[in-house]
Amino acid sequence: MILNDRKIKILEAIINDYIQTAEPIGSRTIAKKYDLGISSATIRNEMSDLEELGFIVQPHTSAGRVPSDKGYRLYVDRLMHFRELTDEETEFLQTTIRNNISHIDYLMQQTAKALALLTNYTTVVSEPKSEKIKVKHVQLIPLDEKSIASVVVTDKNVIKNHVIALDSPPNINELNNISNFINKMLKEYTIYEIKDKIFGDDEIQNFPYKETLEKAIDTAIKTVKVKEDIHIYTSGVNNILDFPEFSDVVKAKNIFSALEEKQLLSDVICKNDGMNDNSIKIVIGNENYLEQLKDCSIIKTVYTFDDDSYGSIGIIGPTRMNYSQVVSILNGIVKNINIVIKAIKDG
Amino acid sequence: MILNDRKIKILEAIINDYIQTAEPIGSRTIAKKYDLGISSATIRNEMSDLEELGFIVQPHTSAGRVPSDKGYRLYVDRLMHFRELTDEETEFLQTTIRNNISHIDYLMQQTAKALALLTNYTTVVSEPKSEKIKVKHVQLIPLDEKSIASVVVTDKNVIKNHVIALDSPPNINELNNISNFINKMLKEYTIYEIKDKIFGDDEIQNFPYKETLEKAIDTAIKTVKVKEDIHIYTSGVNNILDFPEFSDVVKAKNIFSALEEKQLLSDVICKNDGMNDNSIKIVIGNENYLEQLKDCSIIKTVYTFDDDSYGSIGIIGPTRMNYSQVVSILNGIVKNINIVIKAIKDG
DNA sequence: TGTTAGCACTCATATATAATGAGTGCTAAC
DNA sequence: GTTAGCACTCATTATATATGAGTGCTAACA
Repeated sequence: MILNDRKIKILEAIINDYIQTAEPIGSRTIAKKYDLGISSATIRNEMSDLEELGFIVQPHTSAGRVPSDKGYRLYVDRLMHFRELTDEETEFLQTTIRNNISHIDYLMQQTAKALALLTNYTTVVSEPKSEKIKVKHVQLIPLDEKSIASVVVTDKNVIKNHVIALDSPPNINELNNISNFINKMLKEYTIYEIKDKIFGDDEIQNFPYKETLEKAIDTAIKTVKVKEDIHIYTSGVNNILDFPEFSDVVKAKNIFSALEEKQLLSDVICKNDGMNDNSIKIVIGNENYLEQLKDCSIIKTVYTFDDDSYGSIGIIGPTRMNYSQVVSILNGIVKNINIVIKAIKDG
Repeated sequence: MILNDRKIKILEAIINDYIQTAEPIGSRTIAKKYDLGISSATIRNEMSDLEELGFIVQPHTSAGRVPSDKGYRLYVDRLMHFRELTDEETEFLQTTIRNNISHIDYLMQQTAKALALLTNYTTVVSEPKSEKIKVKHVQLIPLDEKSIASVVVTDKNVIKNHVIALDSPPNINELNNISNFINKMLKEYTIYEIKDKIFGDDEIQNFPYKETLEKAIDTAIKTVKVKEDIHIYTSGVNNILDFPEFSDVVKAKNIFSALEEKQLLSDVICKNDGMNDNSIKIVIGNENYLEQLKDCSIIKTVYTFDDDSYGSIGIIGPTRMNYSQVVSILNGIVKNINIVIKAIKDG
């Protein structure tokens, strides 16, 4: 059986309708609402074929049809079309990015918030990471008799604090000296090289503040080691409750529990299912490897924050989510991050 | 009509039963389950009185009785008794506190998590604040051509980062000098005094890096100014969905939306409704000033983290929550925070 | 006078039955 | 190949009836 043009038009109508109404659609509804120039009986025959082909399913005998995961797959791969963002949307995104670009934590949080607001779905944003990320600056700060703080700045201007417990910490001047020492070496070597140089097998030197120095370097390494630390921001989680498909608390709780696990969530969003740079990947329903998300779809993309650092953005909704809308917006945010960053670089 | 001992016993039985079952309780059930030595008919008469007094209500004519907010109020004020924590619970709490005591952010987060785990209710913890909180250390760190970072440490060892935008930031040595300058003054003066001294009306001096200095001081002030920055941690929010009273998504969403608003939540938890130090305050159902929480009760307390800094812990559940259990655990955590801190002080 | 057995009454919930109608599949005619 | 027509299906809704948990009241009892 061939999937001719008319069948595709009908499938498209069913999907578009279902995305809006969340109700099974019958042949008569399509005949009336969409001007396809054929009668309901003909549509019925075509729908019967579409069902046989697996693109739509019938919840029960006397009900209309609902798109299957396979149907959505066809739709997102071949049928949906995107739109440019409106001026308001672009303005909104650019302002969000520009206002927060210097502080990565806020940027992630605000971006997640902005996307949740624009799409009305749940948004997950992961912090930009890079294999090549470097430590730019380490500063040790006195805290009390048993601990000091280490502030680590990366070349992406990510700032992280760590508390280091020490039996008898160096005083402030000594801490400054150690910091300076590390920072000077950082001009020439990577943090890994520094550790090797100082604590390598060859030559175990006898530094005055060996313990402090080593722990300081370790905190720095911890900061730049990808996957060491999960930083992920969610927004609009409660939007889930707005969809009738999740009006059953048990189903909602299922999804919430997945969204609560930062590690799982990070895997889900960041897992590069063959994403090229800035391309958009869509995972539909049962394609999700997480059982709890099998009634959800995820639309995700990688954004490049810097030449060699990238993070992920994922938008999660019911399988009947508005794919074209979300893809358009995701494209918009990725593009605008680039625009803002370029503008800053160019002064 | 007098609230005699027997009436109170019956009320107590009703409340205890309802906390467990969430089902209206009838006179026969009480007669069978609780050995009060009186028949269901007598209980019926007493229950009729209790209803007239407003301590219990009937959802409909042929249903059993359910405690009213007034009933719970009597219960928590006069009837419930507490227990000591088990050794396991104490161990669990102490370990949580001890492992995180040096890093305030983690401590809050882990405390919230531990309490949610122990109680199965939603837990909210606010960061310890103090009117007398002082800036102990300020460190400026270079970021890029347009910004520097300011790391502020308070005398409670709270560490906060801020990004400062500057047209042409000083170099690293100059930043160190400015930092040292501030830190030296901090030994003698408060951050407010420093600001006054340098930027007061009397004498507008001409510092080489006036803008940087002023902005650095402002970030420090922002860090210690109570209410400037809301830091509040929640855990176990999804536990809400486990209670049959919130199995209606609309009700659940209502509560979630309140829990989402950090500002509101902070007000709810920190609002000192006549709390003395370390005493426990219970807000029942309609006593909540937030409309969205009128089906919930909040049990909250103030914990002293240091002599003059204190934060709040709140536990939120349905009005039929297990008050005595939660109060016992809250007492336990407050006590154990004190124990751990004392142990550290005493070396 | 307080307690209790007994009984009529209430009303949410459960069960059974029928009515409705949205939607289908099939057939026969165009 | 298309479509009007029709019998059939079945979730949903409406209606009626039964069930039973629980009450309030009364009258008898200790």
